[in-house]
Amino acid sequence: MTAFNLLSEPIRKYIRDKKWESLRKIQEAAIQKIITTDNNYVLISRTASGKTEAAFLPILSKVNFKEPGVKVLYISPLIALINDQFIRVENLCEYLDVPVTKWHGEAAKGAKDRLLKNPAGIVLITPESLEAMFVNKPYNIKHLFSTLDYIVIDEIHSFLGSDRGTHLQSLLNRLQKVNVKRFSIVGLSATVSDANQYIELKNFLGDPKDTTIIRDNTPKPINAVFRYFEGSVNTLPLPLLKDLYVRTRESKVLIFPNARGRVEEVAVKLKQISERVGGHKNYFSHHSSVDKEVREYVEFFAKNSTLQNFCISCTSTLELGIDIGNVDEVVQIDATHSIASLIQRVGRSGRREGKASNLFLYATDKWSLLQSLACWLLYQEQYIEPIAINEKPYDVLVYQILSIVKGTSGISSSKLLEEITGNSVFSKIKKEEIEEIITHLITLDFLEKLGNELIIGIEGEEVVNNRDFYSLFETQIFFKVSSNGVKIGELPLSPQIRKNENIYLSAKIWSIIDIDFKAKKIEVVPAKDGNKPTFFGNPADTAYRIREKMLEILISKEGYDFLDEMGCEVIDDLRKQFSVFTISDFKTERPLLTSNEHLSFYSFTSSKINKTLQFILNQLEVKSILHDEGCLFEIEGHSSTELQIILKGIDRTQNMDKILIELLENNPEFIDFSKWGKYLPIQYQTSLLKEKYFDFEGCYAYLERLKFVENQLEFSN
DNA sequence: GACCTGCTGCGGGCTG
Repeated sequence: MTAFNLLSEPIRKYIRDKKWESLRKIQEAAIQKIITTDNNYVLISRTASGKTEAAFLPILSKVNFKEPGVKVLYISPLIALINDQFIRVENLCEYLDVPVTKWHGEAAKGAKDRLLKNPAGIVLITPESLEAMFVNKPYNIKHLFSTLDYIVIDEIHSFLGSDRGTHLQSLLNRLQKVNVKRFSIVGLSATVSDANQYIELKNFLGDPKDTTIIRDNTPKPINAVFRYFEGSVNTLPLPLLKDLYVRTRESKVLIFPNARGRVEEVAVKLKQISERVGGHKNYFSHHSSVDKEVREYVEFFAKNSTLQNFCISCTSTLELGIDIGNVDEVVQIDATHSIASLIQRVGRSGRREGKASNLFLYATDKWSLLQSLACWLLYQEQYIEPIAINEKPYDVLVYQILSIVKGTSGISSSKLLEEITGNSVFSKIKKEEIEEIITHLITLDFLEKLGNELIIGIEGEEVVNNRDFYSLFETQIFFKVSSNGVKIGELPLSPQIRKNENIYLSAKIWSIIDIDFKAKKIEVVPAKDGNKPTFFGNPADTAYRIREKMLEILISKEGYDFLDEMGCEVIDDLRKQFSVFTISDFKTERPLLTSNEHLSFYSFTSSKINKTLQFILNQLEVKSILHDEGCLFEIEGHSSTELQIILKGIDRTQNMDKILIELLENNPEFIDFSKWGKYLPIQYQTSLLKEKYFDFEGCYAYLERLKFVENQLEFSN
């Protein structure tokens, strides 16, 4: 039987009305499987290949929506994606008379109330809204979501290996518990590649045996051009901006400059050039600190602009699923920190069937160019960096303990333990450990023992009743920026925030005229000239394989036809510099340059291993300066022989806990990367530190195979 | 230099 014939009549009518000539490959395969079995599936195929329909066509054909209760729950990492998918799914559901409801923080309350009166159909939700319901209205979870047939998880790769993903896994476990029947899960993604990731995906959805991967591997041609313009740290070189302008002025373009400040710089400067030469005016910026309404306008403009060209300078806010219509070109400025991110970004262009994707990459620094090359070549080898799974997510545990206790408004210790040990996310955490953490939460007054029951303690009340409780990630404090009642965006408090300072925001230039520190508000007026805004962020970790590839490129002689002349020169120069080291095995050998008491060690390893190695060396009184982007350790006062003896002598069986506890006692801010980790007993904090910040095992394995290739010649850096 | 993500419940003010 063909896939089309398996579909229910209303769905077939939908397809006929849409005048689709045929089903896409991924749709054919998914329809066959989903309709005939109750397995979990993960559908993998590139952006704009009809994945949403591949999941919903068969699910809508199969599920009996006449039964009471919500039948399908769609979970998305982004509100914008929910709003986008809502229109598509609702359109599809009109043929079936199935209600579709958006349920997130910005969704209309009226629609939610209607759903509560008559639970039915499909609900689109975020993990945080689901969490909020578990905490505040657990009876609504039962009322709405105890008769689920399907859960659809969009952009599932974005949850994989992240804390937010662990949180979602815990919620899926808790949802299954209130369901009498087992529900099936369908995950959607464009960015999963190798077999290792398949295993992690299957684990994510529960018993790996229950999950099958369906994949459409049809490649999409990508035209890539890499250009090099030497730049300074602070501002982009003018020739780059001019080249960028000329290349993009007659296209619909997304530009990814990696940082919010730089996003603003690109948007404002391109707009200025365009104004001078009489080009189009549609230059925008799009990132988390641009006002929501402004962002929505930008998205709307891009979606509906068939004739007009536009240029949106953005961060990863436009990296995921939202369909912003036709984009001709994607521009990346300097290296992405991951291959996964590069794939997502490139996929933003050429969404229409048969159209190629176009990537322009500009590098402003030699190491960034080398990393860009490494990412691009690995992408072509279909490699994506591995997913870091935290097997013992103690911080998520703290969060979920508070959520369960608040949700039940009082629960016995034994029942709480039962809930947690029954949750597969915490299966690697021992019962005694859970008990110890609960006891610690009692000493912190986060929990309180009342007779036989645990309730939220005095200190806990403040945390649990805060609006900030529903998410796993920490957020900074921002000042709201507006001009004459019009909201523009937000800025963090920095030395830059003072009267008469001129800054870029939302692709415009402003002058600060008033700051209200109490209300955290900044009033601005339009200005003619200014500076890019300062934001604070954490450096992203770069994977081991990318760094190794960088060295591989340096010792190879391969030429790259997509790289411009300047870029080729830069790579040639780097190769020349490193040719003084006779490296034949890029997997084990690393350059070490010695001159007197100054050592330059090029580690070519992951950011985490770099941080770990620096920490270990520091413990051994070997002070070093680490430049992660160039993988360079600069070490003074030690000869290479000494260094090698020290590295050999590192006790790899040594228990780091004592040292890490000391580190945390002296610098408690080290745990700040984990919002809930702060409330753990200190030995559990060290566990998180080892798992997420450092990589001791990786570092020891790296040192084990490390062979220095030394040179003492004059070496210009 | 160096990303991103989401958010309850209540009450006040306004509109129809």
